[in-house]
Amino acid sequence: MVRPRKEMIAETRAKLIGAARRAFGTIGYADSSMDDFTAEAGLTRGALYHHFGDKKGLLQAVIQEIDAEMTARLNKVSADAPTRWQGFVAENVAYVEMALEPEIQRIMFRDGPAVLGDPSMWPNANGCIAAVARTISALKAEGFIVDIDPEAGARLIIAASSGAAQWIANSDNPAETSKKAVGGFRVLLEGLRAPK
Amino acid sequence: MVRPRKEMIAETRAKLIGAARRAFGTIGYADSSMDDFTAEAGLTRGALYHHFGDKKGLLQAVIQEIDAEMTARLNKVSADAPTRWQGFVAENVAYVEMALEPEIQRIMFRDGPAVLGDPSMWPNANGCIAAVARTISALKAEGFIVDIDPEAGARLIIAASSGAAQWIANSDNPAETSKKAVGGFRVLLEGLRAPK
DNA sequence: GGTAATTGCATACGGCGCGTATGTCAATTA
DNA sequence: TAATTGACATACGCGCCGTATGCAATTACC
Repeated sequence: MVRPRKEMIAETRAKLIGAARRAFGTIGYADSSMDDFTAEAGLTRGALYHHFGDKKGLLQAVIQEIDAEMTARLNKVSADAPTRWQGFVAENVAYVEMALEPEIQRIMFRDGPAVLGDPSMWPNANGCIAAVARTISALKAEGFIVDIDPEAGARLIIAASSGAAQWIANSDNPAETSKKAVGGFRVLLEGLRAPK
Repeated sequence: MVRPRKEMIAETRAKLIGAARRAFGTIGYADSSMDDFTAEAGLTRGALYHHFGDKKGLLQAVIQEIDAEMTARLNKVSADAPTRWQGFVAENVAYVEMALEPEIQRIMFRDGPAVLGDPSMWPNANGCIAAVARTISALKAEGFIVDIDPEAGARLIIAASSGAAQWIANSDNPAETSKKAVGGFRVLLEGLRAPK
């Protein structure tokens, strides 16, 4: 048997990532004790340092996992829509909704950038931007929207989306704020439609 | 004499804020040792805890100071422009430029949100959003732009601005990226102009 | 198939940074 | 001038992190 060995290792990595993800997503990166959440996974810091180098490395692994999930969700939303424009709008709304989930908000929008720097520079963790950029590119080719650089458009819109999400999430009246934010967001997107 | 006493205290506070601002803006909040930068100011951690409660409190004070400076700059830019629309665009460009300054970027956009939470919730540190919202409100009243909630618009635009700035700042080809980002940003803003 | 090298992970150790409790001296107040 | 307040320093303990080391199980090699 050569498998069990590899499997045990993969399982160890998965357990560490899982435990860290839970800790980072709830109490936050800075307040998560490596001793605590490794113990929770039935391991010690030794395993962590062996596999991920340091706490940051583990955060990177967690982020990569979450980003992959987010990208898959965005692609599905976009693909399921009847028209491309509707897919575009739905994709952005979905992004805002994801940014409202506490785990994503905390790890991807607060602690991640603070610890690892700008998300633009994260390796293998920009699936979301790429997904939106692709949609914009297609829309532009089909003449549905005005002339705009796809990556620039994607980044600006995603930044606005996450800003909206942050605003909603921290509001003391989420329902009211959500209406304002989404309304404003739609106006912003409408402004990108090509004049008939 | 009752003054010297008060002056000494104010000077102590200013020295602490200044030293912390330098440290936070360069090596970052997490890596700034309280012992180090208080010593640099000729003081100890005792003074820091006395005046600001803890490290977070000092960060708040630093942020408040920076935000006031930023707000003043934005108001001036907006007021100096020949027309309101030009003032609006200039204001946003100025915001992007400010977000490119390393100290502002680090403290206001990275460490600040990570340590204190969403900027929306910061007390007395949202002058920038208010400034942009005021401009939008005036533009709307004069019929220059489409119907959009001023605060929502301000937040979305500011989020997009800072996203653009982050993108530029971390690019390995800032000149090229800047052209793309500003170009895209102008397209976004043009979309908000009221149809003739 | 037995020995050597590698690998996965735990344990042990040292240091740094933080928060609190306590001390001290000058300035205010009466 | 005596009492009190307030500004700031000093002292102490603890938790967390990174590294060095140890050990057992697996793999590689002849």
